[in-house]
Amino acid sequence: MPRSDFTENVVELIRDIPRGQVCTYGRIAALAGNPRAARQVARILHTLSESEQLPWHRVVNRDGGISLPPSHGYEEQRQYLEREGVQLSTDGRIDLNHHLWQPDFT
DNA sequence: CTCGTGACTCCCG
DNA sequence: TCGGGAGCCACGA
Repeated sequence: MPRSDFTENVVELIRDIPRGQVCTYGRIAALAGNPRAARQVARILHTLSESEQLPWHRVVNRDGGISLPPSHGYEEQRQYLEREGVQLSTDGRIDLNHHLWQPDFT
C-alpha cells in the first residue's frame, strides 16, 4: 500500500485541499518534498485519482489554468470547480490570489 | 538496470 | 505577450 513517501505525501496533500480552493502541481510537489517533481504529480493524479478518490479537479497548473485538453477532462474539471464556487475568468483561468490553497502550519 | 513517458516549469529570444 | 526547448523525476515495462 504505501508507495514512496513522495507519492504518499502528494496523495495526502491533494486530499487536504478544501472545497472551493485549488493548488498547483508545482506547489504540491514542493510540499511533498520535491519542488521539481511537478510532472510526477500529474502522473499520480492520472493513476491514483480514482482508487484514492482524490479531488483531482482541484489541481491546476501554475497559471491557474486547467491542463487537461478539451474533450479529455477539461470541461469536466471546469464544471466541478464552478460547482464549488471557483470562478474562472473568460480565459478559463482561476484567480489564484483568491483560490490558491495555502496549508497552514498550526 | 535502462528507456520512454507525462493533467509541469523555467528560461530565453 | 507567446512559443519553443531543455530540465526534472518517479514509475511501469
